Amino acid sequence: MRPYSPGQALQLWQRVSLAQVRDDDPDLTARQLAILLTIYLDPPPHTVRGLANHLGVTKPVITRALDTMGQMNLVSRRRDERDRRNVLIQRTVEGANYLDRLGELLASSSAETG
Amino acid sequence: MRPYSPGQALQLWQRVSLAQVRDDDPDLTARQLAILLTIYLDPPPHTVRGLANHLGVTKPVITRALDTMGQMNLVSRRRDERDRRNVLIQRTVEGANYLDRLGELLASSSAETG
DNA sequence: CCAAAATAATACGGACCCGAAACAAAAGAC
DNA sequence: GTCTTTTGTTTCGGGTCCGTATTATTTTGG
Repeated sequence: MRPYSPGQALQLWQRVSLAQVRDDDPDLTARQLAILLTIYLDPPPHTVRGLANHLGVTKPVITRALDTMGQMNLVSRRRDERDRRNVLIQRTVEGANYLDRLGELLASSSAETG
Repeated sequence: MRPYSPGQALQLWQRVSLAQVRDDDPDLTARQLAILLTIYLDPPPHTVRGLANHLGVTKPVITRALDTMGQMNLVSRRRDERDRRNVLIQRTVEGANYLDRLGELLASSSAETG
């Protein structure tokens, strides 16, 4: 993997930001996106507490983000039956599709950059 | 420039999102960041109307974003003396530094990815 | 059992952003 | 000089997010 120069990286970032802003899909906040990427790229299980520690934010931030992204069907929640205090966050088909599209957008933008 | 695969690109995106969330700087919204990148990467002059057209958003969105980023000293505004209806958006030292840091973060994250 | 700890969700007050509409200032048309 | 157009800002009502503190549920430890 050849790294990008800072200038190339900023151009890539600009392309992706513009594409995200221009489409009609509702924008996820930086925190929501970081949570979503962690759920889909890091190995499970994922809990509210674990995500809060991972991101360095408070637990209500995670709960609220899961509420919002759950309404969008990007993630789902289930009680942990082994320890019913925990909530296990799970992936969904829609969430996987969302990240697939984001990955394609990033890859195509990186191909155009430079 | 060798393009990224979708999977590599998502990993890069995750690294950057996590770094942005974990630091204490206030997060810019997707729109604010798109505006800031356009101001610094596209050739001037930049006006409210021009930015609104470029991003596909309404003018108040630009005005409010400039208010917020102006308070952060990331951009500044000046009247166009040739046509005093226009406002010319200008770069600042702080804004240039902010994007330099973002570019370095992106470049170093891309170097670690894969 | 019962008290203490751990986990997640909710309540609350405040801040910011949004879109649509109204407004103010300047330039252009005639 | 006046009417119209253009440009940017402000206002308004509504929505989302935030951090802190509180609540509810479950587990743990004695």
